[in-house]
Amino acid sequence: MKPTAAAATPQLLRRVNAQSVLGFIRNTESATGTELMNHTGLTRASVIAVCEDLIRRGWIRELDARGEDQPAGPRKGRPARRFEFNAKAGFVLGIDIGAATTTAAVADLRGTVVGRSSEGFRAADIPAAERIDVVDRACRGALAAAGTGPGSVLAVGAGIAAPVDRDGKVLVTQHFWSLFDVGLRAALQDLHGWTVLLENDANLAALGERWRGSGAGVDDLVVLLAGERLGAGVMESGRLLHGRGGAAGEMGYLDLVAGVGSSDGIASLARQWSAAAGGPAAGGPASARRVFEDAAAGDPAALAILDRIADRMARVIATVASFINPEQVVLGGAVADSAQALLPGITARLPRLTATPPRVTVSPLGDSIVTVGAVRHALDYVEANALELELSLSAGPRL
Amino acid sequence: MKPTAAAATPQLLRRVNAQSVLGFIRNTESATGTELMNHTGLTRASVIAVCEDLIRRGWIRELDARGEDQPAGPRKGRPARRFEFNAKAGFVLGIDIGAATTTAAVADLRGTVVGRSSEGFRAADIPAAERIDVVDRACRGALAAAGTGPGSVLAVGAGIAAPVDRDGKVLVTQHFWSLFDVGLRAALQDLHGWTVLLENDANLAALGERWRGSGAGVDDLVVLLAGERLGAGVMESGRLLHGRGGAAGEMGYLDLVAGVGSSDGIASLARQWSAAAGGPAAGGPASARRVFEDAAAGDPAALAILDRIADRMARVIATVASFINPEQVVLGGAVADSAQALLPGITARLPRLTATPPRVTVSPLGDSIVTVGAVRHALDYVEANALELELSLSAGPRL
DNA sequence: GGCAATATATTTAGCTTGTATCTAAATTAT
DNA sequence: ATAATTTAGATACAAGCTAAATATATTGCC
Repeated sequence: MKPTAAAATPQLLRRVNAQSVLGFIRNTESATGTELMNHTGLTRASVIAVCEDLIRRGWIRELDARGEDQPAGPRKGRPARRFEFNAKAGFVLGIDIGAATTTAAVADLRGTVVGRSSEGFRAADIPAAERIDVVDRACRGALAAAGTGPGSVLAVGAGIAAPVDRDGKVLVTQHFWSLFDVGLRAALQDLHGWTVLLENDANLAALGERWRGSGAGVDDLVVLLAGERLGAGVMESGRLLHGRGGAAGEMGYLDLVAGVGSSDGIASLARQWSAAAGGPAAGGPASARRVFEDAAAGDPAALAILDRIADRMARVIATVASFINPEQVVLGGAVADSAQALLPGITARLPRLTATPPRVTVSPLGDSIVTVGAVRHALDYVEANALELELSLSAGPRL
Repeated sequence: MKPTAAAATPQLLRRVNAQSVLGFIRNTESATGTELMNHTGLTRASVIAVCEDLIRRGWIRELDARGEDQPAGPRKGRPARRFEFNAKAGFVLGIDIGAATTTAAVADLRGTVVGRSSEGFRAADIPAAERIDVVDRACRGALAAAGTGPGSVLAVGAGIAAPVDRDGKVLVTQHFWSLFDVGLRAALQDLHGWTVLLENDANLAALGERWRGSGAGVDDLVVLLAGERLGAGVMESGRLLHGRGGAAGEMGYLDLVAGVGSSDGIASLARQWSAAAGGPAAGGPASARRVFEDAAAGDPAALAILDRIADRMARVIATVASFINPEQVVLGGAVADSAQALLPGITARLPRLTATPPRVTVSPLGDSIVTVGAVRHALDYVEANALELELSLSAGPRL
């Protein structure tokens, strides 16, 4: 009979307190023992013990006494030991795997992106092995640009345009993705020993937007990712919603429900919009910005198109507002550039459609929205498991 | 500068382990020290220490050695001390506050309902003080029926038909509820010293359904509560969704979005259905079961009505399936009796409307669905805060 | 330059809680 | 009766925290 719960031993205290110290020091430039005492509620003795533990494990470093740029602090008294988070103790990879291209970003443990690389797929229906190879090439390129190597990667976040459940398993549906993506996870694990965290791209967009986009600090946030398709990433109370099979926010069928006919529904809206904005789906850049330029110039036909799109978007947002009641909805993805023109039309319609209209904004992250979120996802994993992860210590970045 | 986090002290270990022991013993008839060791992973010494702690605090009791009905266990060896959860160490109240009536249920700490009482409101627009008085009378009645008194109440869960946010605050909207409900919380707190946990009634229905209804063990669950109005309680990953202002699942406006016209929309659907089923809203029992009886008899007009209702419900469920992807949707509330007739029509339509059709069931809890959920809500609070709560120890139930 | 004031570092003692291990007790089976 | 078995209880010890006393390094003033 195996225990259902692990016993709490004194070591747990150290883990909890170390996480507390590490969590604080990660978000500050550097900290003295006294500062850590004040913020964690621990006594000095415990703080020092924890710090020495963290130094031994490589997560923080002690600065030379009285270095150069010490912040003000008290001028009198024995000088304090200063500790700083070792942001270069390892790196994370954030990957955006699209239909046509894939982008990998390398970030240090504070989330600063230090390398980036993109690769295109030869065709849409290439075999799984080739697709994995292209993704791997993008990863290696990004690592090289960062001046480090595969050995320094502590976790990998990867976004795909398919439902992914809480355990990182891809929902098997009509998407051809399903077949090759489970392969990706295992492949990168086998190739480099990486821990790969698969997620839905819209979900990662939500993480990214809350971290470094226009949803900073918003706990109840929905990101509508409109690009190759329309998907929603939903955060409630600061947590991502997955649902049973990870299909929360999958609105492919929604036009049958919310629209008056499928030709005017949500799925086609994404295509229309993408085409109008010059996205990769259809239409091409020919019909591209002209709609928006014409609309800006006052052309009635172009304005009518924008109006219809705004109406559809407002209905989608109102529906999500009814079920989720988010504080804010962010429009992101390939069409974010053109979304600004839609905002007035959308916000004007919302009060008539829902009792709880959310704030609507446009993502400032551009087409890096998914990679930023993927980096955040990987960092979340690293931060949650910091004390279980082994840092291969070395001077400087490893190759 | 106040600490942002509390330091983890050795006492935390005891709290964690005591919760572990208490959590196990609560869900079993009685347990020996050895059984507790096996399930918690603690050593015997720790288990005994924890148990004696819990006995001192009143949460568990030691049974007389070798009582009557000891379960099998090992036949040889020194007889084991047996501990049991003290289910009568206190009680919780679960209240359903409707528009016309209010019902209070008293349950022991295992959730067994031991008292119940209902009171009707004189009119819909009575002043707040009177409404509070009626609720209080229902509570006293239920406590009397349970053979106990206000002093034994450890927590109160109360469900109302208005948005309630995560902190138990009522969203101020058009509902007249808002005014009086904040009053209710403070009033019961002042009158009896009770901790009152306000929640949306549909949310409580979801808690109840997952606990003792048809959603047992389902982590991603939506309950559609159709009675005086139509509301949804949404659970994702075992947690209730509130959204920014607690308005998650509020579908009052949804007909503007999902319907082709408001007269055929969701809000009117609730009225139609309620009327057809003989609910309190309109129509009365005259037009009541006849629709369902006629439909069962094959009457085309009645069948058409059912069909239209099923179509609407299927669209609502499909929409929620797109955004939340629940494993199961439960139909509950006053119309649950008649919902069985709609199931085939709903489930038949779902696959065309969503890629992730949930299982659809009808609640077996009848009109106690909200009180059951309210009891569960109160128990959740008590269980989470058990070691912080003071039990006024006494022999037998207190008055 | 010496000295007080100040802030931090370090040490020591003690408390809580846990594990591990050994011995005692109570019951059943032989 | 005796052996086997199972649990209870006691002892020793380790991890981690607090609290209090002591030591150290720096600033500022005389």
